[in-house]
Amino acid sequence: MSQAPDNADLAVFAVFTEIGIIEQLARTAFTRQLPDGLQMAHFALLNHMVRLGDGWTPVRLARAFQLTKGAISNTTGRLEARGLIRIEADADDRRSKRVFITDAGRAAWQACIAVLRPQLARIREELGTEVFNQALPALQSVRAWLDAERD
Amino acid sequence: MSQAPDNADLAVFAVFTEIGIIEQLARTAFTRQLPDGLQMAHFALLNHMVRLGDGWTPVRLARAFQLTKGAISNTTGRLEARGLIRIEADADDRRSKRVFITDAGRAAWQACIAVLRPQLARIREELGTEVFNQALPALQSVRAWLDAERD
DNA sequence: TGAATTTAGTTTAGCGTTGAACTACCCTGT
DNA sequence: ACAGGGTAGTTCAACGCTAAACTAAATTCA
Repeated sequence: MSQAPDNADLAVFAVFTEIGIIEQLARTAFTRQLPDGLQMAHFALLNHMVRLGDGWTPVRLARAFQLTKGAISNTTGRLEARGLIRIEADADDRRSKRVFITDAGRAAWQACIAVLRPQLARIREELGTEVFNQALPALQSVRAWLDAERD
Repeated sequence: MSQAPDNADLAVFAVFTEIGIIEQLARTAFTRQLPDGLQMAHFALLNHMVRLGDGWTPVRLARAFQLTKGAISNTTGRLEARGLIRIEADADDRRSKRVFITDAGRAAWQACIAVLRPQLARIREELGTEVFNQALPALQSVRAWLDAERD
């Protein structure tokens, strides 16, 4: 009778609903703490370069973050304008560019970490580690599936 | 030495990272299927009215979806322009309005369901129900905590 | 009663994002 | 050698969202 996605798909639908709300609440809460009007997208890129190394091309970064080229172009443009990254032309492939983090970028990353770390620690303490260990593998498989599905 | 959110907070950070990517991949994948350029925010509001009844005030809807009043104002404006909802003045409280779904809105909701349902079913079949049953309670507790924390 | 405060809703600027169109460049195959 | 197709990056319009400022109406309280 009902055409609603109830029954077996209810849990699936509920998971995506929760994910949507959490993403939004978490992003605005975290962003509000970041220094100097930095956005989560900015921190994400800086963090990526600190942890995995810099010198990547924009298109490789786009694939790593599952974003369009335009989104990366926007973020790198803003970070470069702030002097937090440096963008060099690639001598081998003149279509390409290479993205490097600057000293100011590392400092900004540390400032972000300094405010994010206590937040994460507080969440972990109040909610417990088990909650996150329980959710993580499930989320990873959902992410991997969506990623593979995305043509 | 390292100031990165590693160690115990790694799982917490990873969960939020996965949530961010899943939200984005899922939203664009679902949205691409929706009829007539409808957005997920539009479907979410229609779905809410179908399942929980209409006649809510915008501010109550904003609280239910954890959105700002401006976001709801935007969505209701667009849905009303499409004729999918009807907005009435509240006689008792002349600051307030009431939001009702129209027949066209119900039809649009059914059209959304018709394309979303097979998608959800396919995800459930390929990933298994356990994954979602495992993640759901954890996500709900994270959401509830963030919600309570949001002053 | 009347003033101060709270609440409902709108509007605007600014952010990140997608999708599509576009330029510049590389590479393959004939 | 050169044309065709693929790739790297930018730009633009449109979307949803937040935050803040604003109007109008209700409520509280002295």
